[in-house]
Amino acid sequence: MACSIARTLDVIGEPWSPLILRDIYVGITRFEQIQQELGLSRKVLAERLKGLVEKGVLERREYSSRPPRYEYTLTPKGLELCDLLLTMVRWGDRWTAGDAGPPVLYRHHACGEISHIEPHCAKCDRPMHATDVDVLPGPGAA
Amino acid sequence: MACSIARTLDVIGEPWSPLILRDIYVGITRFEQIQQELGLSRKVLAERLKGLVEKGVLERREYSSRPPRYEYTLTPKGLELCDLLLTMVRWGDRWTAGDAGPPVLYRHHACGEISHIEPHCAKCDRPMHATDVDVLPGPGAA
DNA sequence: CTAGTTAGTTCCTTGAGGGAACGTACTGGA
DNA sequence: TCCAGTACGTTCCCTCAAGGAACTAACTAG
Repeated sequence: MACSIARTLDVIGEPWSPLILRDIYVGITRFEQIQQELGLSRKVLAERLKGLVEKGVLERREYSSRPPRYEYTLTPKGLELCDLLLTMVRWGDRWTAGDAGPPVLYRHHACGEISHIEPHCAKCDRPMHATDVDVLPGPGAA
Repeated sequence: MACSIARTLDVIGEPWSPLILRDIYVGITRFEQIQQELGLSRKVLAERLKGLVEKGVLERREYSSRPPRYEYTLTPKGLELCDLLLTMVRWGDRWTAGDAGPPVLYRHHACGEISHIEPHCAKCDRPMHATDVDVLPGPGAA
């Protein structure tokens, strides 16, 4: 489909994939750890990890040769997907967190403050929300 | 799960949901139109629309009383989800568009330029990527 | 009163996910 | 030497959800 949303969903649209990415982002990088933390079936986890490696967002790295043991790390392509995860966090915090407040906080290195993501325009640096744009056909249209 | 990513996925994590939202965002608001544009089964579309209305991101609005006809529109909660869609677009354009270029362009009202979303810090306004933050437990942690 | 439009619902089949057990390749201790 | 433990999967069976096609409902226009 000539739609960048659909193409992005081809990579992380399958069930569990975003949560697997989140785990690896926060340092839970091994098969057993991820399986226990998320509680998904080993079969599906194996399928997802394989798929995410094939799609270039994860790397399978041997951290012990005897016995052979592997961990999964984010590629640059995968790290940029984590920006998407932070955007999901922002929406979830705003609309689903309830009185208890957000379960996880994020401190921005540059200013040291607990903060969250706001979408800005790459050209003029001002806020840019879905209501602030016109949608036009591009060169890669069908 | 005490995770805003999981909670966001409860809302738009099911197959087709983000694409349905996209269609409604760009003005494809009726059952028949969406079904034809996406090519999903009528059954699943009916289920998704009902679910998205229950979760408060869509509104079912009667636009003709005899015969009774309905269209779907975004609530404020749903409109903010479209920021997430634009973030998905950004990643898809960058990593999956190929030589043809992006299939859709977005013009920012404020500056009139074709642009895209960059995540910035809500506190200091500087760029804020997944690599630029520390992850800490928050008040709503398990 | 017949055909067409819009918004679904129903029924059947197929495919994907869950759970539990098994396989493999080692290490370390009794 | 042999047995338990650890890490990373694979295999098998069963259930549930998605797809496709046909059907229903409630009208309108000719």
